Amino acid sequence: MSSLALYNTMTREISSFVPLKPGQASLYLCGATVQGSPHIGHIRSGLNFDILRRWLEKSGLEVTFIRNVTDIDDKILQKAAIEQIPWWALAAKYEREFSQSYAALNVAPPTYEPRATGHITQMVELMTLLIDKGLAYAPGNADVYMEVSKLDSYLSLSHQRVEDLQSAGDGAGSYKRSPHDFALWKGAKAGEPAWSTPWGSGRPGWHLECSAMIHTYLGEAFDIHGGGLDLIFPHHENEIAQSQGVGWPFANIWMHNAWVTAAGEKMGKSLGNSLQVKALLKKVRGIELRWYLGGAHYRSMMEFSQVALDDAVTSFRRIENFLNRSVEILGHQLVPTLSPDFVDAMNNDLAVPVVLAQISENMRIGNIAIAADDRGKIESSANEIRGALEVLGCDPFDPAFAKDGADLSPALDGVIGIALAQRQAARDRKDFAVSDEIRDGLADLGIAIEDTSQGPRWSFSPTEKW
RNA sequence: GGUGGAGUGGCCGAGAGGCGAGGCUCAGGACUGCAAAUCCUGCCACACGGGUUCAAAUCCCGUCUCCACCUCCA
Repeated sequence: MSSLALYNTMTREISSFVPLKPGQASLYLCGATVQGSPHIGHIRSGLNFDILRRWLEKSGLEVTFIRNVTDIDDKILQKAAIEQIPWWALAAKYEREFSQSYAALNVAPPTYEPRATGHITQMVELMTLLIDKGLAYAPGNADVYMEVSKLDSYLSLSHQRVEDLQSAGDGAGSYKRSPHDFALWKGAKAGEPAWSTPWGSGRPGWHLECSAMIHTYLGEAFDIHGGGLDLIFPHHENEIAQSQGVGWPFANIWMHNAWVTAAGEKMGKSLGNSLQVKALLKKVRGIELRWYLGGAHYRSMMEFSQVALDDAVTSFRRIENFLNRSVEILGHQLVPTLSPDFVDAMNNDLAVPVVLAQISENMRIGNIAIAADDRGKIESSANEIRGALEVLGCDPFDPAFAKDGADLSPALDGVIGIALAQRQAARDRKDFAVSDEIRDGLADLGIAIEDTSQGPRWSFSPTEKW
């Protein structure tokens, strides 16, 4: 039996995961700055860490998972001005969109989801500690800066040297003692939202927020800190500087997810809105989008393409179809089961692509078992597939993916049954024109008919989406 | 300039010294009244040039191309 090993950006190797507190795991993921609609790149990050969280829980650990919301930021202020609504209204609007997107993809809500603006007090306390230790300074204009040269170590995560960094571009007139110093607190300009501090009124810098919230919810030391690759520098380096500066051990393991790219480039506003979650959900179901986004290894770049998404949808529907048939044949719901191979794959730094191969192989075995009417093998294959899908968050029987509204299946089943009886009568008298007419008519309504050795069965057919 | 990542079959996407992951597509076959579904078979790939080795997609050296970060970023 293997045990979980994860890649740590700090050490740049895969090493065994040993929780700080036996039986527990504490995770912090840098969440969204709610200044726009979520695109699939944002959601991939939440999704990758949702799979990690599910696996930790499945492994028997009690998980505390924090994902924050950055609800105050330069861009939020800019966009609020453009949309002519208060900054907090803009933040709330997009926070809700993020929540809806996470929910549509079955990304479970974190244990706690703190907003930056709710933790100003803790941020001021942290700044006070840093100033008292001589690591930060307030130049008198209501800004507060971290003095990078006073730190024992800096840039240990990105393995860079301060002198190799390109200049920050802070020209003359800056209040910074060094261009590499970073803002803990930004003094307010006229008309901007502000909170008062001993050094003047202003708002928090992005890095300070995470350090303060982590300390509030997870304490001085915790197991895993996650985020996108681009956060390594400066964001995570600066979190380390702030938190370790006051003596907190901070994160034990650093994990970073890779991008979703489009046209070979990092996703950005210039690519338009087509890759927003809400746009894609008009074309594919949430579970299908999740299957696609979650299928690549979290540390691999993903090049988005419609063809690849369509492929993923096709393969997922085959699996779904197999599970549905298995339930029909067995006459009872499947019991999610973990195979030893699956456990080994997940323990190896979440080797999801290997799991996908296992699912395919298991499905082949299961389909052969259906043809041979071997109920034992059908059940073991289907149970293991459902067990794997559950951890991946793609269990088709998960109520999270249930359709809204009344369940019409029994009525539909009856109505379609009548049509199928008519068709069978036509087939019995070899009147294939009529039988095909019935089948085609149902197909036009999105109902696919298959003739199996156990008789005809119906299902909702894939429709052309693009 | 500094720090990292990547180049795998028609497409997507794993692996990381030796038995050609898997998916999608396509072609052929079995089954079928015909379809669909399913199964079987085929399409034997690792940017380029050297090297190490009995053996290299995997290790080493060099080259080319692409991407990311370097104070807005998932």
